Amino acid sequence: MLAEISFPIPLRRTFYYLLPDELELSAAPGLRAVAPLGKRPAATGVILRVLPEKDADLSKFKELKSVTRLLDDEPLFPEDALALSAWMSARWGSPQGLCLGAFYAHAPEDLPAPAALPQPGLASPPGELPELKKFLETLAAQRGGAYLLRLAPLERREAVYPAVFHAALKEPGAQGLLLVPDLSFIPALQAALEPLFPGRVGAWHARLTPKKRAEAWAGARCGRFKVTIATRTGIFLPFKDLSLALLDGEHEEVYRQEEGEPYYQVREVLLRRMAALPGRAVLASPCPSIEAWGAAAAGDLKRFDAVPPARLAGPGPDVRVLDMTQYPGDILARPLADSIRRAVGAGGQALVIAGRKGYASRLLCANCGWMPRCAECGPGLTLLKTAAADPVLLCRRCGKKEPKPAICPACGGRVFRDYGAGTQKTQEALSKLLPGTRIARFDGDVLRGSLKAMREELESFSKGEADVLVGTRIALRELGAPRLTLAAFIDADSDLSSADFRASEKAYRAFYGAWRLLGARGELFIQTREAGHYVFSRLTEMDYPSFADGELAARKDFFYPPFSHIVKARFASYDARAVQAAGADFLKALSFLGRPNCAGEILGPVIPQGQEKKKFYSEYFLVKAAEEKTAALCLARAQALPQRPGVKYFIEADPHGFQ
DNA sequence: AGCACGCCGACT
DNA sequence: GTCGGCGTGCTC
Repeated sequence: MLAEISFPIPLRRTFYYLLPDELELSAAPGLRAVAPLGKRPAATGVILRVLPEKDADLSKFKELKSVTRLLDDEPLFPEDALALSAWMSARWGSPQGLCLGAFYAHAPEDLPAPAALPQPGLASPPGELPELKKFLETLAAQRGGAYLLRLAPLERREAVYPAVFHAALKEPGAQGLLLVPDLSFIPALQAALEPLFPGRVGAWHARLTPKKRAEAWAGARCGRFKVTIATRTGIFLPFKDLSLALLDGEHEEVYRQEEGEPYYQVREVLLRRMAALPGRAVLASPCPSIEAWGAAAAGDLKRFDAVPPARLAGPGPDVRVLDMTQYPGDILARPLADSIRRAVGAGGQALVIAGRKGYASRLLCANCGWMPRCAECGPGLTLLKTAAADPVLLCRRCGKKEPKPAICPACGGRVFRDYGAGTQKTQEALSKLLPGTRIARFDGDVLRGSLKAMREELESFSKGEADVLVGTRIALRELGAPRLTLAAFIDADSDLSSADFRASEKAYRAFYGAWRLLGARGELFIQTREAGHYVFSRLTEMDYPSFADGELAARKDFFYPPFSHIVKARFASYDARAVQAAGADFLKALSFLGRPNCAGEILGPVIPQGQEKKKFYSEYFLVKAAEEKTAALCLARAQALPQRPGVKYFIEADPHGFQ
C-alpha cells in the first residue's frame, strides 16, 4: 500500500510513499507521518489518503521511499481538516501543504497524554444585558448556526462576551474560541472570563514563550480550556469539542493574512470550520464588514442588533460635515478653525487628521469649486499628473479615464487648482491659527523616522504637552487622549476616492473611530467636497445599518464581493511583448468564463499609471466570478499558466486595495 | 521550505 | 592555497 502525503513546503504537489507492512493497518488520512524527503532524512507531513500501488502513477520518478513512522493514532482534528485545507488552498491559492501546515504547525511530536480533568460547574452569570437576551436565548438553544452580532458603538466587549460564552457553553465538554484582532485585547477579556470559568481560560498569540505555547495548544486539544482567547492563528488550534467561535471586530483587516503563505481570511475559515464541526459561529462588530452584512441579508448569517435605538443611546459627540465647496482654497474651514481655537482655549485637545501623503491631487475649479465626478460611479475623480502626456482624470472605482477639462462646465472658469492638504501644510495652517501652541505631528514620515521619535510625538500629545496633533489615519490607532474634545478630518475625499472599493466603508469606520475617542461632549468635523456622499448622511446618528445597506447595494451594482469573487493576475517584465503574451495566455486559459455555470467577467488588461517611461512593464487583469467555485477554477488556471521567461506572475484571490 | 551543489572573493 | 558568500535546483 501507498500513502499520499502532503508536506508543509511551498509546492503544489503531493508525494507517494511506500507503507511498510507494520504501518499498513494504522495508516489513515489525517495522521502525521515522518518520511525522508529530498536531502532531509526526516520530514513530517500529513497523510491525505492510503491507496493500493496500482492506483498511483509511479512512472514519473525513479525512487519510491518508505514512510518511517506515524506520529498519531488518530487525527488531531475531529473535523475534516483535510477538506478544510483543500478548500483553503483552492480559495486563496496557497499550496495545500502550507494550508495543512497552518493546522499542524504547533503540534508536538509526542502528544501529551490527556489528563483526567475536574469539571467544575459554571459560576453565576454576569449581569444580564436586556438587548442581548434574545441573542443569548437563540444561541443557547442551537448546536450550530452562524450569527452576526452588531454591538452598540460604546459597548464594552468585556461586558458582552462573558454572557455569550456563559449562555453557549453550558454543556460540560463544550469549548469556546474567542478571536481578537490584537493581542493587546487579550488580558482584559481574560480577566472578564476568568470568574465564569476559573482556571480554564487559555490565551494564544504569536508572542507566547515555547512552554506557554505548548500549554495553550495542549489545553485546547484536551479540553482543559473552556475558552481560548486568541489572535488570528488561533483559528487553526485543535479543539476536542469546539462548540462556539466568536470573531471580535470581524471587519478588521488583520484577519486577512496576506503577508506570507498560506493566505486566508479568518472570517471565512471560521464560518467554514464551524459549519463542518458543526458548532456555532458568531461574527461581532459595531460596524460589520459589508461581506458579513451581505451574508446576513442573504440569510446565511442570522443578524442580531444588540444596539439600543439611537435616541436612547444618550448624547454622543456632535458630528459636523463641512462642505468645502463653500470654502474654496481653505485648508481649515472657518467653522472648524473657530472651534479648534475655542476647544484649545478651553483647555481641550484637538486631533486633526489630514489626507494621506503621496496621494494624487484632486482637481477643482478655482472660481466656483466645481469638481469633476465620474458619470457612472459618483465619487470624485482623481487628477493624475503624468510627465509625458497631458493630465488625466481617473475614476478610482471603475478605472475609467478622461482628459482634464479645459473649462469648468459649471461656471466657464479656466483656472483649476489642485486640492489636498498633507500633514505638513496642515501643521503650518494650524500654527498660524494658534500662535504659540505646541502642535505635534504624526504621519508616515515620523513613523519612518525612528520608533522613538514616533512614540515621543504621540506621547507628548497623550500627556498633554501638545494641544493639537496633526496626523494621518494611523494616528487614530493607538491614541489615548483624556482631554480630547475635538477631532477633524481635513480631507475626507482622499479616503473616499481611494483605489479600493472598500474605501467608503473604511472611511466610515475611521470617522466612527474618531467619534468613539471623543467624550460625549466632543465635536467631530469632517471636511469634504462631496458632502452629498451617502457616507455622511448616516453619520449624524451613527446609523450604520442604513449606511451598510447603501454600500451593499453599490457592491451589487458594481458586481463586487460579496456578489462576486475577484481574482487578480498581474504580469511584469522588462520585455513589454512578453507581458502581452502572458496576458494572452491568461485570456486563453480563462476562455471558459461566461459559459453556463461559469458566470463572470474579465476586466483588463489594465496598465498601472506612471510606467510610461519606465523600462519595466506590467499589466493586470481582474476576474469577477459569480461563484466561489468559478473563481477557484480561474485561480487554478492562472497558477498553471506556462511560465514565460523573464516574466513575473502575481496571481491573487480577493485582492484588497487594487487600483 | 530545507538542503546540497557550485562557482567566485578575502583571509587564517 | 582554503573558508564562505548566496544563486540554482530538486524533493515521491
